[in-house]
Amino acid sequence: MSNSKPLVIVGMSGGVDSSVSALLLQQQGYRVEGLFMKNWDEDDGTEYCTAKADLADAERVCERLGIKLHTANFAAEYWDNVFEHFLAEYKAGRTPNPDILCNREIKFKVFLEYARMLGGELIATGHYVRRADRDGRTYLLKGLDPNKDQSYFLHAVGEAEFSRSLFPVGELEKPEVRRIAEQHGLVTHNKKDSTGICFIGERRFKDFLAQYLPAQPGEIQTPEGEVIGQHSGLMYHTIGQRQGLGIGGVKGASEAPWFVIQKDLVRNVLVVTQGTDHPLLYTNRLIAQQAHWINGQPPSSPFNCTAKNRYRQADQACSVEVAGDGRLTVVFSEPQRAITPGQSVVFYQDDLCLGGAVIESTDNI
RNA sequence: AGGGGCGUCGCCAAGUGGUAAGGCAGCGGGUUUUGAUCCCGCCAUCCGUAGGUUCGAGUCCUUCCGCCCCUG
Repeated sequence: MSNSKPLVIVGMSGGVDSSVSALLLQQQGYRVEGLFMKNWDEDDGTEYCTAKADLADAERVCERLGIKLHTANFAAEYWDNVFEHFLAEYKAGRTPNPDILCNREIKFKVFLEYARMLGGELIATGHYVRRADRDGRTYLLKGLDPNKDQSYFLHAVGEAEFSRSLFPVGELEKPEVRRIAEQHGLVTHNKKDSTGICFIGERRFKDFLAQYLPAQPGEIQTPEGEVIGQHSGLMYHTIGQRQGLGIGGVKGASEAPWFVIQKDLVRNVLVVTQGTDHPLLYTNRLIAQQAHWINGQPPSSPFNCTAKNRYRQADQACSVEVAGDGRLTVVFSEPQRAITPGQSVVFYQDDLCLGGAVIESTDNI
């Protein structure tokens, strides 16, 4: 009977990717149910419930597919395990990537547990990644669509979790996903891709941060110590950033825009330099911590592979050395622009995602 | 007090008689499941002020205001 087929709980966001994921799994013969998560309780009331609209879309898709839609609120877990860390990192002068944590702590932990409670053997999400099973092991591969690959965001999840997860759209290219949605009359087929922090959404980032952290104004200086402006808080800036500095024409200086190269927390000074490709924006070595290897162990150190130090960056050749304390030293073949502490460096061997670590510092050798 | 220089968009800055370049910043949009980067668009009927010369002035003349430098 149909009962012999495994039950998959699909994380339905109300977007086209998870919609098509549910459809594809259904076509593949799985028993499918959806779960809509609300993990952020609006506190400002300004954003008119995009969450409500997303839920409505998820409901319509599930109705169309004839599957059950559950709802859950993991806002408490999100706050404790993702958002507090996010704030602490900003307070410490770093630039965190909350979505990487969200995947590890919420989607592939709390959601996975909840799905099991619902009787689901497996979960599925609309991520553009592929799962490969070989010799009893489960591996994470990049999504087939090089333009949409989201393995960067999933590198901190473990093999055990992936072995219970399915990623149907990872085998497809985005245009195909939309085509399938349209063919099957799913209302989400032409819905714009969502951006911004997952579950929180697009915000005026500076205003958003200001709601949670106190700002300390200070000086903006050149590497030589010349004061050329004022900042309203170091947390509003990140390495390599151009926008928001408010630095106009400087007498005697060139016409090039200015970029952040350093946040000096001790002096509360933002250090900037002029020109997109200023040498001080580039470094070829980084130290990273909290290394996580999807399949348990890294290749024997040192090893060569490729890495991304930010989402959607092209693979960069590098060598990795694993220290006794778990720290990693990564040396890139080419200097990298604006490697940023708090962000993650993620390692690959071709399409295979090995894992990654949180960037702690950078320098040049 | 004399002598010289300068005052053009928030900032830097072209333009020295023919009817306001450009850059930066800012704003808006696009790309993007973080933050960034990147791409596109918008952004001075007006050139410190008041007069004058001229067919025509940001550009020439004069008044005043402001700023800078030098000399005493």
